[in-house]
Formats: sequence, structure tokens, C-alpha cells
Amino acid sequence: MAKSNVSKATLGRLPMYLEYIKSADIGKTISATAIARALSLGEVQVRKDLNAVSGIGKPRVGYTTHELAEKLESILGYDKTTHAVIVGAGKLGKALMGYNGFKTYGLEIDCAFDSDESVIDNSQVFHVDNLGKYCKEHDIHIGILTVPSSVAQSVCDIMLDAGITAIWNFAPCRLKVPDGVVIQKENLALSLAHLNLNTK
Amino acid sequence: MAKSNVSKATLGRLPMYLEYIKSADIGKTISATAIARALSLGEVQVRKDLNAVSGIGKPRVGYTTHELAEKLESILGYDKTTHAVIVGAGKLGKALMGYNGFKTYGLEIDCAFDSDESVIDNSQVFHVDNLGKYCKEHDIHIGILTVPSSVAQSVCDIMLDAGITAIWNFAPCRLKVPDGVVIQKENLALSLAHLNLNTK
DNA sequence: TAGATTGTTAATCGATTAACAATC
DNA sequence: TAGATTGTTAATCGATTAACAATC
Repeated sequence: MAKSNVSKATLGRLPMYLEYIKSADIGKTISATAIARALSLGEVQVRKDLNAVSGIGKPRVGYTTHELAEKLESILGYDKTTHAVIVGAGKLGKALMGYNGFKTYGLEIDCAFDSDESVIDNSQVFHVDNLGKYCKEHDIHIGILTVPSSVAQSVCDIMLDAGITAIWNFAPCRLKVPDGVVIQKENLALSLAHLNLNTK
Repeated sequence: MAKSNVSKATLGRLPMYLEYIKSADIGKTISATAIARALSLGEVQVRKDLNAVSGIGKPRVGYTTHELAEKLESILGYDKTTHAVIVGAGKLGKALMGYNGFKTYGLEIDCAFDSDESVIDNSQVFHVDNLGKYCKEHDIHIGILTVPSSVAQSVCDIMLDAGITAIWNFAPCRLKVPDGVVIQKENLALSLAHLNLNTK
């Protein structure tokens, strides 16, 4: 990864830049100054960020829009598709499956798995017993965990067995996993609480 | 708000501390050292954080667990209930309505509003025409926007008219709002992309 | 008292911002 | 050439970490 000389803070801003330069139909070139203005950021910061990841800026001109977009997509890994599966086909799991905003980020959710026969349709939702086989056949390492907290750990263990090494956990609980497995906890309630706090 | 002397970084860690001291049934007192160990954080950091918000630590003893919990809840505003409404009763909106993890954070989602007659049941989902009346009667200022991007801005405008001053926006688009209105964008795809990047 | 734990002051680190030289 | 924009070097700021004094 070219991550080496790119700071965490910078990496976090790249998606914003990419979104902006892809959104408005900007001209052939775009300057850091213009991006900064549009996103209400410091122009030096934008310039430094773009320089750290690309080094393709030209004085007096700026950046070739499509070239910069490609560069950002490549660094962020949006140019290659990563497949993921959902475990837990409840309301949230289904909502995520129906969401089609993932492909912009090079992500694709293949299907979901559950143990409840009533939600299994064998086209999009399969029995969790088939999880290991599916992940191995399709070389899948990312799993989205949308089951109740009460069963989260045991389902997590099943996912680990299936070869999942990165879990996006929506259950409000801490998961025990071996070293090398990445857990990213998604706490929607906390996000709303954060908004609430910001209004005070 | 006692926010004054509490840094942003500290504020962001408080929920973790609170969750931990409420989770395990810890004894009557708890030390910053123990919290740091449990959460894999620096012990000085935890001590400094707790000191910034409470000043109730006792050398050799630590913190009275329930006292610390109360303090954290009060600073984070979890001790008072804030009501919110959802606009857009699609899959995601319904999933959020059914999620019962909000109350831990002093949040309650009252009901949802939509313009699609087929999802209106007049008990949990009402017609969006009633949004303004409901928000005024119940003094609601937080709205959760779960509609498609194509109509997000126009629905946002309706919410502003209804007296909403803070919007949790799930639509992948930028909203134009007057000064004083807080927008918090929730980009689930970006979160998954972030996890994906972290595994590389 | 001795020891564990707190709170504070100083040092370090990382990120942002400011100043400026380089260049198309 | 002049001017806009880049990239770089130095200064500032905020947060983390280290060292240590205070205290139950």
C-alpha cells in the first residue's frame, strides 16, 4: 500500500475530495484552492493532502480532474471490487442488502446468511450452514454482522471458521477474536447521541 | 454545558468508559488503571480524561463506580431523554425504528413520517403532512432522514419548516441548510470501505 | 508507614497553518 | 513577463505521553 507517507488524517479526507471532484461536472482541471473553497477546508491542507497522494499537480493549472480521481480511487482501493456477505437477515441486514451505494466504494454485498428458515429464500438469503462453503468458494473475507447481541459472539465464531478476517459489527457488544482479525464496530445509537450532543 | 474544559478527543472516549463501567459488574470502586487495561488505552490518558470531567477520583481508591457513571451520563446527556423522528419509512427507516439500543443513550425515536400511503399505519408511521404539527406539539428538533437522495433536499426543507434543527442524514448527498442547523452525514458505505482499507 | 492511585507539570509527537520559494 | 497555483520549510496548535509530586 502507498499508505506509508499518507497520514491517517489525510486518508480520512480523501473520500471527500473524490466525492467532490466526481460530483459537480468540473472542467478538465481542478485546483486545490477550488476544492478547499467548495468543502470549507484550508487550502494549504488540501494542497498538502493531494501532494502526499499524487504529486501530479501543476503550478498555474492544478490537477487533471480524471487523473486525480483515478489516483484517489486507486489509493482508497475503490477501483477494485471487494465482495462481502451479511450474516443476519433481519430488518437491518435486509436494509443494507437493498442499499446500492456500496459499489461507488468498490464494494459489493453478495448475499446474506441466517439460521431462521422463514427468511431463507436461497437466492439472496441462504442458511448459515453454507457460510463457510460460500466464503471459501468466493474468496470472501469481509462479513457484516447484523444479529442480536445475544448471539453475536457465537455467530462471530462461525464467521471466523468460515474464513472471515474482517467484521463490520452492528451488534452493540464487544467481540472476542484472535489477533489479525479486524473488528469495526458500528454504533448507530452513538452516532445519533453525538449529533444530539453537538446541538447543545 | 460543561463541555468547556473537555477536549473533543476526550469527549469521544467517554462513551467507551461509560460502557465499560456499566458492562461488567465491577465492584464499588474502579481505578483509571483498570479501565485503561480493559480498553487497551494509556492509563495516563484515562486518568486525565476522567479528571477533566469529574474530579472525584481518590488516591489509592479510584472512582466510586456509580458516581462516575452518573457523572459521565450527565456530561454526555444520556440522563435526559431527547425525542427524535424519522422521515422516510423505507427499509432503513423501519430498521432504525425497530432498533431498541437508543434509550441507553437517552434517545427515543417517536415515530416515522412518509408520503407513501402504503406504508402509513397511523400508529408508528404518519403522513409527512403532519410532521410540522407533530414536531411543534412534542417539541422535537432532531430528525433522521432516510429517503432516497433524489428527494433528500426537498424533504430536508420540509423538516426545516417543521422546526427540525439537527438532521442525521443517511442519504448520500450534501444538504443545503441555513446557519445554525446541524447536519450529520451517515455514510454506511464509507464505513465499510474504511474497514476494507484497514485489512490491506 | 508503605504503596497504590490520583492529579499536575513538562516533554514529545502529530497535524494544521503560515510563510515563501519554485514554476508553468 | 506577470500571476496563479504548486510544493516545501518553519511555526503553531492540540493531543498524547512521560515524569513526578500529592494523598488517602
